[in-house]
Amino acid sequence: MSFDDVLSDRKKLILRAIVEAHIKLGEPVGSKYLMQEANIGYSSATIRNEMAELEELGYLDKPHTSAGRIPSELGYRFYVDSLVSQYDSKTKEAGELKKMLSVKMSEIDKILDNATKVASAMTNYTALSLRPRPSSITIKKYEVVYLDSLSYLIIMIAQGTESVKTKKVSLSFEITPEDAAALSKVLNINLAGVNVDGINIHLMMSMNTQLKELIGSDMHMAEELVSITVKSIYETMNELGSEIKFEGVNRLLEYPEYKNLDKLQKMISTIENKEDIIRAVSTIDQSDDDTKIFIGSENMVKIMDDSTLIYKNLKLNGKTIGAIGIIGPCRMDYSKVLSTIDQLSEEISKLSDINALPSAKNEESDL
Amino acid sequence: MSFDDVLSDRKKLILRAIVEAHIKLGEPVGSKYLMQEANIGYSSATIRNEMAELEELGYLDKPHTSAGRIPSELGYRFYVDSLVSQYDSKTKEAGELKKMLSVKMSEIDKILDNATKVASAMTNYTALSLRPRPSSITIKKYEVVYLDSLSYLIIMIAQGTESVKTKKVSLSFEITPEDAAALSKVLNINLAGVNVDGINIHLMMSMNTQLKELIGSDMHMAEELVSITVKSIYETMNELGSEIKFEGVNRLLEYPEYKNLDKLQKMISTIENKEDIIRAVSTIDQSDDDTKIFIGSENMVKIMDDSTLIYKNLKLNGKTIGAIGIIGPCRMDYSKVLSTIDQLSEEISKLSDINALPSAKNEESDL
DNA sequence: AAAAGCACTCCCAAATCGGGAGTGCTTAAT
DNA sequence: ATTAAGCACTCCCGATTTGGGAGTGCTTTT
Repeated sequence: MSFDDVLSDRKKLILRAIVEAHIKLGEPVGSKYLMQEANIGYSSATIRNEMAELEELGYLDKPHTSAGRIPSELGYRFYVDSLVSQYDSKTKEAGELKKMLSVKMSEIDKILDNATKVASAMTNYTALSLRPRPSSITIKKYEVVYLDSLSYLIIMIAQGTESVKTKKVSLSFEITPEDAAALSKVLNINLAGVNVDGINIHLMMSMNTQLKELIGSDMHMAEELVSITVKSIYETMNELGSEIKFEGVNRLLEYPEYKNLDKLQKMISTIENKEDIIRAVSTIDQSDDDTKIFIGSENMVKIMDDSTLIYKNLKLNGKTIGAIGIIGPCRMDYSKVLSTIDQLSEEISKLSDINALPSAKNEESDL
Repeated sequence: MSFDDVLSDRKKLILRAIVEAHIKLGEPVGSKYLMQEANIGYSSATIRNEMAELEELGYLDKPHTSAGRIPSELGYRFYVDSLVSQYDSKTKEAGELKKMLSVKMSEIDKILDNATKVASAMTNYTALSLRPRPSSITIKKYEVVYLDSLSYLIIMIAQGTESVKTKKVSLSFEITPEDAAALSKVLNINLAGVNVDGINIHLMMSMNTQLKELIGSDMHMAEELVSITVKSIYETMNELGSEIKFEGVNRLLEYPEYKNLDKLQKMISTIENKEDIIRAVSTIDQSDDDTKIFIGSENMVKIMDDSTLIYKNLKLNGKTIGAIGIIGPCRMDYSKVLSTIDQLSEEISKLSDINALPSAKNEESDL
């Protein structure tokens, strides 16, 4: 390396420390910082002298007189070259990476991916798609917490991920703490370890009977209680089992409402969290065919004030395979977005002749 | 619609005009603007009165006392509902949309897509991939413009897209304007309509001979001239035929160097233009196996000062199928990025046992 | 040669200021 | 009675000013 000839060991030490500090902090680094935080065994004045020389040699830049130094391009080059010379491909994480690379997509995923891309490209807003996979989710344990005579909380612990979800249920009739305890018992007996496909009319009827015996109430109340509870559980399974993907997030940048970096940040982190949006979107009835429009805070995540979500279920062979949506500022081009989403769902439903579903089933299982 | 009951026709007219103006402009709209630009046949004062009432009814908001009005969520809701009621899925553009939906990806594209996603996810920077398809490009017409005795310009007009590319060539020996004209003739005779696969040693030899006859120079100069010119043409075909895809552009937002909206904008538009980056990256020799690191303006697009591009060709079955890269701030985590890219290229080269290439060839043709 | 001391530079964030756009209300006109 | 005109008032927003602080360069000391 030609750098060896030019720089003293101490200069190299300092230069490397500066590059590393700057990589870490993203700010100009000063002599004092180097003395205290990096382990350079010299005073700030000495470091300053070296820095001045390194600057003269072209390895450092100064944003202005009284700022610290930042590496020049040559400085980075020195750092990278010295890194490369000592560097050999670490193999840790290689397994994870290999796994990520080999993930195969189901046909349905491909269709949804493609549709999302097209939607984003056509409208120039951010598009999203939701893929429900509730079958992969089972609840390990239920807990029903009595809140007051008209409401209770269902706490659900998912199998595997150990993630905990709670759902509040409000009633139009009164219950007692004992009723809640009984409900809890019935849920754990009948629904623990059961996935969404296992919840059928037989199971619900036997739950009704069990609950009625436990609390001694009339059959109607037991039925009501079971039905409303199972509905909440069903929703939760949908939420837990849903995947969401976004496309064209960067398009947000084009709109002045997201020019404010704060708002943009919030929006992006909301999108990246996904949970909030999944929750917002999962509450929509899967059999619902209409295009839904959520304007501003109407029904959505709090942070997404002054943004609109337009959203529609997609059907293939009469079955809902997922949903597609557009997110943008409230003042979006509604007619464009609405017609794009409608056409997309139309075109996708026409794909029914492809034999997508069987092959999708197969591949889903190896996820 | 419940709105029919509450709002007079004039209010509806004004409200709709406000929503549309705001959608168009993205700014609060004032009474004067409505009078002049929208075709409301009333004075600004009258409009102001109506606006005040619309605000009271909850259809409009005011960012502050002396700004214009913006639609409230209810205002948007009114607009959207009235839009939906008059709205029927327009079928124009449906054809285009259908086409976009049915685009199939080749196996190689899938591999690159996947690798790009993984690279971005692992490093948390923006990743890109380049797919060379020079075979799809032919040049319709060449023009050689003599600049001075040591340099000339090749102007190339691509078949189909009609896009025009120019390339400046500098020489180590002297030529005359007549030489340039002769070269131009030879190029058009031999290379017009020829794609990159058609440029072979026979063709070049006959070009050498033709050129020598035309300019009466020694064979060595003719060879040199042809060789250097063809190399430029080759590069241009590569540029024209290259596709580039990005992944994780939004990750840029996390780094303070792009907190400056100006820089972010520039970066994003550079990325979206693609041309600059394709040019930067296409000049790399396709047979080069090393990881390339461009720091700052070292070799890159001007706008991308203080950004680094790390870049490597990907091989499958010994053949370069494309390339993958990472873009981020100069102060990026080099060791992480380098090791990720190396591992990725490693893993991909190990995929050789899949019979990707034949099926890829087939699907490429229907793009 | 390395460290200490000190004046100097220059950014940056907070505070200040003035112009301008738009409103609300009162009054005049049709 | 509805519409338009006139005018004072509000409040944002960009430009300008200002003071503190971090960091340097240079001189002096050890």
